[in-house]
Amino acid sequence: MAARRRAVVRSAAPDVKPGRIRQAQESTILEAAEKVFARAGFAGASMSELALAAGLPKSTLHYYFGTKEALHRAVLANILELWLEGIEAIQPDAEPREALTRYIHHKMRLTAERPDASRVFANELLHGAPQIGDILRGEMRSLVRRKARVIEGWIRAGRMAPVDPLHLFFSLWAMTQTYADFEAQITAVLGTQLGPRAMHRAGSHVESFVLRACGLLEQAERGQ
Amino acid sequence: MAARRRAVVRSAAPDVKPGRIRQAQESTILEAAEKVFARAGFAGASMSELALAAGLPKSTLHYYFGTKEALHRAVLANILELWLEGIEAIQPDAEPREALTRYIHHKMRLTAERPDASRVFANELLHGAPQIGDILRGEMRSLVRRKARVIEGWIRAGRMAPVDPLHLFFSLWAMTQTYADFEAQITAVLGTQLGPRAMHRAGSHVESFVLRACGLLEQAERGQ
DNA sequence: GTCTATAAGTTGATAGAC
DNA sequence: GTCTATCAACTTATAGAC
Repeated sequence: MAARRRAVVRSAAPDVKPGRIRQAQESTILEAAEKVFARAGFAGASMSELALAAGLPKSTLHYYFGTKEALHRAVLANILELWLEGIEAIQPDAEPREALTRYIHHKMRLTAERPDASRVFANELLHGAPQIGDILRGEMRSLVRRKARVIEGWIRAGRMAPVDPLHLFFSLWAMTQTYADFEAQITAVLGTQLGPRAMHRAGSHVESFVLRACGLLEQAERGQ
Repeated sequence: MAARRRAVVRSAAPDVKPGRIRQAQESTILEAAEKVFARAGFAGASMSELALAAGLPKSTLHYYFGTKEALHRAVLANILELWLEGIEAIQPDAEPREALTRYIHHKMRLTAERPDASRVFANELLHGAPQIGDILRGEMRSLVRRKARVIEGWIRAGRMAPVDPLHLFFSLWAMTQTYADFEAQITAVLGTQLGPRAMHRAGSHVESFVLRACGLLEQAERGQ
């Protein structure tokens, strides 16, 4: 009843915020889609499965996003934002040790809290980034290279060991994301699920591993 | 003509090594399948595509492997062997620095020479290891834990910094495989293809990064 | 052993009633 | 805006001629 009235009102003069329903529906669909795409990949997820997960009929998904590919792109766009976020900790006048520690923990938190996002992103990269290649070669490339120059500055100033900055990023991303992307392998080897305790241990490992590799942990601290 | 004669001979009394044709055909199919599965994933690869890549009709693939899933399992089995190979460098009486260096370069060589194998493996892990989960929780788990105890021994003997051995493996695998699995991201950031020169640079980075993190590089060597 | 032809089912997408 | 019913295309797998 309420829905009917609203529809009538909107077609005449929308007194409720326009697109409110659309926004809510799209969020529902995107949230469900992230889960399904993470588990099955783009090709392995069917529109029926995506619709079932969202609790809506298939055609409603087509109504909002047009094609399966467009829905996938929308999921990826959401994720890319998260991705390029924490890197801002790396600033010329920041303390290298503190900046790297913050960035690592940002990445580890993301991995722990949004593992499905990580997996959707990994799947896209694994298959050659057909949907987001342009963004990677554009925005992302320039952002990362700008941050690499900051690290180069730290090295020239003798504030950390000489580590190739771009490869430092590659290693950092790989070490953190592996706990989401390859969780199956890690739980198999550990023999336990990746709960909060295991993820905390993983975070400590990555932090001290990277800091030591960058010459940012004193001898005395090595035994921690 | 030769093929016809061979067929007649075999049906009577096979004087040629039996299964020779089978072996050759299976190799052809497996090699092509690794490439196709790497690019498209399991769900994204169709039998027609796999057949086209192998230069054979679809039904021949079914004749040799039965189902698409069985073919995929066969590809994975080939890869798992490669995977568990180089870890034998880690022996109690080996020099930690030399052993780790050898293992890293083994992994990097594999990544450079068989990127498609790495990608098929990554795709399987990414989707929860439905086909090889048993092997991971069995053979692989016990092998890796055995090697972790070797590293624990090195640490107790003060021969390297105290690094969690299992997490050391996770980091090592992630840092090396990222150059195959997420090549799209890496080439986007580098702005160049991953040729032999770039892979050599990557190998040097991973080696010094890990050795420094394990306290196996002297101060004087840091500037290399 | 090899391949053409086809069966049986699933897919992404849409038309059209409500 | 929503959903049922349906389409054409494509999927894996197999039967059966050669």
